[in-house]
Amino acid sequence: MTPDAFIRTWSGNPLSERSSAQAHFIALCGLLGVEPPSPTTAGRFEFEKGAAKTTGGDGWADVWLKDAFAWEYKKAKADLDAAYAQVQRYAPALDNPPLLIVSDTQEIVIRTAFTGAVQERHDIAIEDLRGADARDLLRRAFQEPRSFRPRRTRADLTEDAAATFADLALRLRQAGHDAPVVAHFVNRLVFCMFAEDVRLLPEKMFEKMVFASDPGTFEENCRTLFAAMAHRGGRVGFTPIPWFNGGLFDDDAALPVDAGDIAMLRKAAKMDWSQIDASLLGTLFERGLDPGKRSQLGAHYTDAAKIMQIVEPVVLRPLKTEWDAARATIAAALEEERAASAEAATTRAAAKAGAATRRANRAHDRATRAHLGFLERLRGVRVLDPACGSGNFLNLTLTALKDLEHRANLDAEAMGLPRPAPSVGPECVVGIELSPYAAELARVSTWIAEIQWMRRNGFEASTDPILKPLGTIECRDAVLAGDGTPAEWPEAEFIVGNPPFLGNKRMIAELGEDYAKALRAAWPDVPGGVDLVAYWVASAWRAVEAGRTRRVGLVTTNSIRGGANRSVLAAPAEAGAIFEAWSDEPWTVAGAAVRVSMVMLASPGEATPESGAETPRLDGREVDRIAADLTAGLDLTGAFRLEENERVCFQGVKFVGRFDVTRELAADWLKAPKNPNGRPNSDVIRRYVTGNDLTKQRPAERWVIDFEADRTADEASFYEGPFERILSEVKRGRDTNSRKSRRENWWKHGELNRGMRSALGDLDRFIVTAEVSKHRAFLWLDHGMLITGSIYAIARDDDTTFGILHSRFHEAWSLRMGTFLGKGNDPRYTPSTTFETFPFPEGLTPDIPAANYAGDPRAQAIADAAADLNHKREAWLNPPDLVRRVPEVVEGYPDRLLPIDDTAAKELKKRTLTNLYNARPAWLAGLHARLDAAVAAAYGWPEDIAEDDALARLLELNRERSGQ
DNA sequence: CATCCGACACATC
DNA sequence: GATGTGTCGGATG
Repeated sequence: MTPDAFIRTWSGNPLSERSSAQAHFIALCGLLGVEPPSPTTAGRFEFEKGAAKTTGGDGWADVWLKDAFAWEYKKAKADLDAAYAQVQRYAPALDNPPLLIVSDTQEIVIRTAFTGAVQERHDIAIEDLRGADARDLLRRAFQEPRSFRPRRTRADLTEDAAATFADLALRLRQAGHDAPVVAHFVNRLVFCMFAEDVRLLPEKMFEKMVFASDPGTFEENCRTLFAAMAHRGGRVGFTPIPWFNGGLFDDDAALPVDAGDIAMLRKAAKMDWSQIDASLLGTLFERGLDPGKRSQLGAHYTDAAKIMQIVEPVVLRPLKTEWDAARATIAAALEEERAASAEAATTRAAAKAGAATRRANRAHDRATRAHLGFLERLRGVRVLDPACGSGNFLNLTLTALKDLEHRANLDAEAMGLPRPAPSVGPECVVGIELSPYAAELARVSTWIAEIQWMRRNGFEASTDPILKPLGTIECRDAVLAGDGTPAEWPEAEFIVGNPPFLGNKRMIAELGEDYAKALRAAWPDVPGGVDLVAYWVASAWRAVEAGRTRRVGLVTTNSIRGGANRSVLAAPAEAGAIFEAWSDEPWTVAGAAVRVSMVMLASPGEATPESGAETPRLDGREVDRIAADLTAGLDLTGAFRLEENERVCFQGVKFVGRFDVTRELAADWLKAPKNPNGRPNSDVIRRYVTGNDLTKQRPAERWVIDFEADRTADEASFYEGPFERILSEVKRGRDTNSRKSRRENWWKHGELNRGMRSALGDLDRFIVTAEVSKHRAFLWLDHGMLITGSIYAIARDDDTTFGILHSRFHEAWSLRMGTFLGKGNDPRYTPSTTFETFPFPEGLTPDIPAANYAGDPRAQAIADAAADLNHKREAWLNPPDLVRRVPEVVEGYPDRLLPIDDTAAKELKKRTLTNLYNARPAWLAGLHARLDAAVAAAYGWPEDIAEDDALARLLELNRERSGQ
């Protein structure tokens, strides 16, 4: 068929009956050269999709092509909007096709419906089909529907909109208005823009007002509009204005603006606010509006995927299970109704027929009750986000609940029950938020999410009033009440959210000492050393234990798995209540250097004999049980510190002030004449190393002034150069230090490390490892070398201990027992949990002098392998042909290792321990394999023992030795 | 007094 | 600006 023929046939020939719609579609397929639906395409490409739904009337769509479009015909152009609403409503039953198409044959309107993308509309008039462009466009709808995906995402749109308004807010504040007033005003403007773009405000009223205003009239015009919105029956001129409420328009306050502000508003008013992403908008605005948060642009909103990773298992999964049960009840009841009706129709005896009819009616009632009962239950659901911010979790939860209700209604309709209007609304989501800006944004964005959902699914948003007050989003502290007790949370079946992370050591600085103290006092069961987020976990668990809450899902820092933080997960883990967890997820928001865990708790009473307990899932895999450190399988959280390992591993010194000096200055002091007390400066000048020097970079030559623990200020003052330096560089800072001993002992290092200094004593060498390091490596340092707090020293000089520590067994143990830091999630060595709990092989423990086991062949084998490893590794780090040894300017200090020339320097720069272990060349692997074998033999294990097996045996040894 | 941690901090590409 | 990888000192027990 030619385009001309097609147009001749159909032009001015609107549909007379349903069958001619199919004729039109088949003819169109012919024009486009695509196959029309046929019996062979059933299940993929069909006419009258969903016609089986038994309420009569239309099917879900007149034509449906899976994963491409839903297509609805209407006889008259005027009905096309109704047709669109219909395909929107049934989209979930049609697998959410990306294109929604409506037509009256004279016109074809294609609307895109891609998740997360802005919506686009393509109108094709019948005459357009003469042109190849229109035909290509339509053909693409069949063949490449994905190509319609708009480039611009709703996130892009929202960021633009939010950026414009953040600028406006900043300008208004710079003009001298208070931040809360600005926030309230700007929120109103935002809602006006949204409202007019979804036609809740008539006739582009706000945009017209902005374009008609100048700095002299804008404020007054705003007041007029706001006042009209605040009451039922309000008007602007002759135009009636719908009633907005919700606290946002409770008065007519507006702010004066200047010409620049108006230019900005005009730009913003032209954007399509109907499609902004409500959950993002809140966060982006919060940054712009809250003066305290402007500095942390790039802050932490939880992305939608992460939120659903929590909302799905915590809220939706149990509710879907309930709906499945209700649906089964409905299906059975309706089956019974059909059987009884059939019986009534075929039974002659009036009494019997009457009984059958009554049975049919009762069965129908049962089905209806199951359906409506579920809906009522859904309306009664309360989901609490006790740190809701601007409402990301609440928005997405509300949308998901509405999706579930809609899905249930479509299911019920397909089974033959009437489909009620959606009734789940914003009152189902409950929030607590400390920041007034954020709380108001949460309320506004929740309403926007509600209205958008209704529109997207083909329903009218409720009006009169358009907004209802959302007292369910409270502005207050969620963990500490005014009377110094833990804050109470509203009753909620489900709790979700992303509470604030604030490290324990930063709480006083950020929240004030009084608050931090009061918070800790309010939670006596929570140890003082926890992150702020831990109080939300503790509070949520209290709600579960009290039977007030069924399920909880929270985002926390991944530090929740270790240290003091872990204690808040101990009780839930003990009760077997952690039903799902993601132990260590990257954080997708740029700029936030953190990794997170997601922890989901279920009331232990939730498992019923019928439903059984849900199999726990850790990191997406089914496991038997999840421990407090968010691991499954072997639970190492119960390992104890071993007495035999105590007083061996020490953290290095912390200077607290500029005690370090350049090599040049140190050399000058060392070469200087003896001091008035007859002593050389070498008494108080030392070399030191930091973690970087061990692993990441070539060791720098670092020098530090060290008056040690026992020199008085008077005694120290005789070391003239160094003492003057401390006076000028350190004292001032120390005078204001919060700790008395640091103020008073300003010439001494912040920590005196008496324990370490005495343990190292006169050992010729000692073992060190970097606190945080990608690879758990151990090295030797010479006597006299000072280490900083980013290094741990092990006060042993024997190769056997070195070898045991450097074996894969101690490495595996330290990875499980230690904690992690940062985006790269590098492991951190924590002596009390990684070293002191580690059971050395019998007879080779750190409380035994090495000399005592020198004759033990097990010790000897380890020592040989360890010495060999160290020797060859040193030779790689400092090849003799690239490095020359130069004596220090005075005696008593280690030789300097200098590159022989520039080429050597360049090569040496690459020779760092981290680079070596990143590459892990064969020779190194071989040396480690030999060492591992010797250590395995010392434990009496097979050489190729699996890591899990070895860890289990280490745990067993730990239990024996600690007497547990 | 000693250990632990950082909605990190900073050097480097 | 993304990437890689470990500082430093306050705060708690």
